[in-house]
Amino acid sequence: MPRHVREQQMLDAAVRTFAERGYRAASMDDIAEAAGVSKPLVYLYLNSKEDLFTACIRRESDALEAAVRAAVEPGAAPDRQLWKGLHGFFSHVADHPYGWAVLHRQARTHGEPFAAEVQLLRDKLVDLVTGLIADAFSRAAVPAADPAPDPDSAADPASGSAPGGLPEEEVAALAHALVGAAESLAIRENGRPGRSAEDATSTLMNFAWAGLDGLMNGRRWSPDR
Amino acid sequence: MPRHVREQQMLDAAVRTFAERGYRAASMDDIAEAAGVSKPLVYLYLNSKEDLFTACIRRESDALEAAVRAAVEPGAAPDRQLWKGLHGFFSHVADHPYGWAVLHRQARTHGEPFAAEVQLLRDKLVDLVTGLIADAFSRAAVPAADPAPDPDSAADPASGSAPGGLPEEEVAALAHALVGAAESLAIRENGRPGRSAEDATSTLMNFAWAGLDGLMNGRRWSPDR
Amino acid sequence: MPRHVREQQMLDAAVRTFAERGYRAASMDDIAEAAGVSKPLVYLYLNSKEDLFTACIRRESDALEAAVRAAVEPGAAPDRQLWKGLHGFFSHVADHPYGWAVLHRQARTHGEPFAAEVQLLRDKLVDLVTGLIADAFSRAAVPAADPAPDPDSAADPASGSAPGGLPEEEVAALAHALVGAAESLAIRENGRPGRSAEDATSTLMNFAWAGLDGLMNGRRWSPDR
Amino acid sequence: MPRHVREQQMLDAAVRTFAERGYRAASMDDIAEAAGVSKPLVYLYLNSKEDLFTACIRRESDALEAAVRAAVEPGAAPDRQLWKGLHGFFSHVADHPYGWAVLHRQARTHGEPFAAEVQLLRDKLVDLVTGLIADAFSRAAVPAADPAPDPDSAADPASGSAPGGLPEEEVAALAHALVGAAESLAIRENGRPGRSAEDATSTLMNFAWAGLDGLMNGRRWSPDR
DNA sequence: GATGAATGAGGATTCATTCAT
DNA sequence: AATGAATGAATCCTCATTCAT
Repeated sequence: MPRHVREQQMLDAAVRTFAERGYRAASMDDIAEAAGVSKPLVYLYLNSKEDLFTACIRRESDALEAAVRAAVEPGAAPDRQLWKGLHGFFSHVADHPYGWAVLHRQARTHGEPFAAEVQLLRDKLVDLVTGLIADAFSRAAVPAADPAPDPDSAADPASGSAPGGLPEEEVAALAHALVGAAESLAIRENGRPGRSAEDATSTLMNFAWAGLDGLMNGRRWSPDR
Repeated sequence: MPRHVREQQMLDAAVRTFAERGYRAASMDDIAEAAGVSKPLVYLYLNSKEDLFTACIRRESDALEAAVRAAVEPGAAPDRQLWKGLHGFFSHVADHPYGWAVLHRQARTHGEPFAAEVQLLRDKLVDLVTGLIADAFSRAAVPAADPAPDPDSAADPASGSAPGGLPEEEVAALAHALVGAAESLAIRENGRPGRSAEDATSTLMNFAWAGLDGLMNGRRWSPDR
Repeated sequence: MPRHVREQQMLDAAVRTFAERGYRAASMDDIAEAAGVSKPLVYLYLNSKEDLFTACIRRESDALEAAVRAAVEPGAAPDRQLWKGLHGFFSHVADHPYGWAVLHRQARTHGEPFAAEVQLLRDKLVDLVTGLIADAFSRAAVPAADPAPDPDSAADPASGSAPGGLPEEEVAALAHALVGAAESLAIRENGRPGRSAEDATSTLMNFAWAGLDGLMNGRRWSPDR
Repeated sequence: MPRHVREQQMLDAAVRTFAERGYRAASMDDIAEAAGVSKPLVYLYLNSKEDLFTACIRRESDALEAAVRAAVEPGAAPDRQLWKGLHGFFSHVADHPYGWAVLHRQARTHGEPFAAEVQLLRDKLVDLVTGLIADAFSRAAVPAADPAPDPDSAADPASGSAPGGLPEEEVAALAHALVGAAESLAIRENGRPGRSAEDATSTLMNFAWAGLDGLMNGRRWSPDR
């Protein structure tokens, strides 16, 4: 059997085993057995447990990122893009529960160099969301005066604040909160019967977009309100 | 030295060691040394590594729950209660990074029976938030002048529905998303200079409350909008 | 059983096992079994195979050096000192065949950091022999003119040549050759029935001292003689 | 590429790898890679690691023996023959450091059947030297004007004795000592700048021949001298 | 209340070796 | 003549856990 095929088999088995047992508790014996090969072959192709885990993380990370990127419609309105992206995220996660478990639970729990690897993915997703939010703010801020806003100026780095009046820092925090909410929902909805990726997307969009919409229209909440 | 004091020392050492090294990588030797006692004593007081970890989770879980409960003002308006509760959460997490790491990262990553233990905490917090949201909806529902809600909306009377017209399932999902967002922010803001627990709370409240407020007033988002 | 005693047992077993099987071929299992303890205990007390081997080398090295030093009679004539020293060497080696095998065969064959450890011992022995040879030369060189030679001036470092007319470099080479001859004989005589340490000493002294004596009296050999 | 050439390439690579890494630490993978061929080919030509190592030892052993034999001048005087032989030895060793390392360090350290293989070589060299010494003794004995040798001397006719009056056993021991000294010097002089094979030979001849010459003339050393 | 001494079990990693092509 | 693919068997090392004191 050609090397490349075997390697994918091994990665499949490893992702599943790491997801089910955890990085430390999963033994190379377990993985080799799950892959239907002998342990030395795993080492021959993937070097070490650390390298194997890293390879798993990278494969799943790339797949998830690709799924989300493939889902968004670049030219569409920000909310539609967000909706599409979230839907892509929830769908992919629902279809790849082991991969998601590896990324979300295992990789982040077992220190460097694994955490850094997922952080990369998270940063990409957060950036994507940040861009969408900033874009939405900028459109909301100048509804009439500028019918064709320059897409490059969605977030003005010079002032440190997005056109909509929110400081960049807070936009990033919002994106973080949104991604966190999505991750949390992804876990919850995963094993839940009768809840589809659409439901999760819908719930989160209602939660998030209504909130963002409120902010865009100046509805802020303050403790002493 | 009285037993109870020694036990707390051990738990302190264990929480820190588990947080820093991870459940599997932390050895009983490490923990005993960090606690300044001999290994047999750890076993005498805490039985096994599993029991020790469970004890850590429970202590930290109870402490976090108590902090949140102590923070809310029972009689106040729902939004004020939420704000207070979130602030209590962010403050406690900032003050107990090891405990938070154990609860958020370690306990959920290493399978049963630990995951169940945190799930308990999470359920309590979600219940609390669910209650607040439901409360807010019911208050909003009374004065609101919309006696005939859109039949297409999720407010389907067939399933159990919260007073505000949203199905219980969705309310719980919202609470989950909120807790997830809070956790995500807690991690992000924790090591960030110049961002206090207040800032995190404020960002999240703006994000969440405006959203919830929107939902309460029937502003729903749909893909084909 | 107290730690120190156990440690010596382990070293005994290790020296023997390393000598019989070789450093790489001797497994920690073998050694633990030979010592009558479990493997973890060996690791607890001696850290690693490398550390264990180093400890063996050091113990045997120190013992051999002590045996040789204890054998020489500091005040005696150089030839008598050499004889005593060689006898001490051959006796000790005959009594500690495993230790000698570890030092001579194993330690020098398995690279750093082990080789350096034996080199230290060898340097000490070569120095000792060098001193004796130089001393003998200086006495031979001035048989009458200086009945009480300054013992410190046995080898004059300023000129780079010993009083007897031989360059230091060659004296060192002679010492090396002598030590090498002794080592070689030690191996041969070890398993040979009917050859005692005295025989080996005697043979080597006849070989070496007559030769040195010849050199001292100016009998040099040259290819074109 | 013809088989014989490939085989030599493999042996070259193997000798070097064994010398550098040691017998056990050198893996067949290392060797195959160093030889620029695939592992199965090594097995096809050389059967097993043991056979490969034995082949290395034999090749190097034969080469060294041939070098020494080629160096001696059969008809010359014993001392000149010894000088030539030693020079041949030192030269060859200097030119083939890896081969020498394999013979001197590795082969003798890793038990049977390898040790026996070098022992064969050593025996041949010792025989050669023994012959020379015996020859020299017999020549010395004839012209020497000492028809009544000291009865206390080792020249005991009860055991087999060489012509010169020394027991065979002692002559062999002397030869051993000489070979050991040569080996020791070979190691020391090898990496030493400014010391040629000639220097080593000269030092050793001075050391050994004067000694042997002394013995031949009845100059024995005794402890109570 | 506290510990020094000790171990059974298991896990990562490597290696000599073979087979089908 | 030559190799990519594959493995059984060790080997080093660690860890949770227990006893005798």
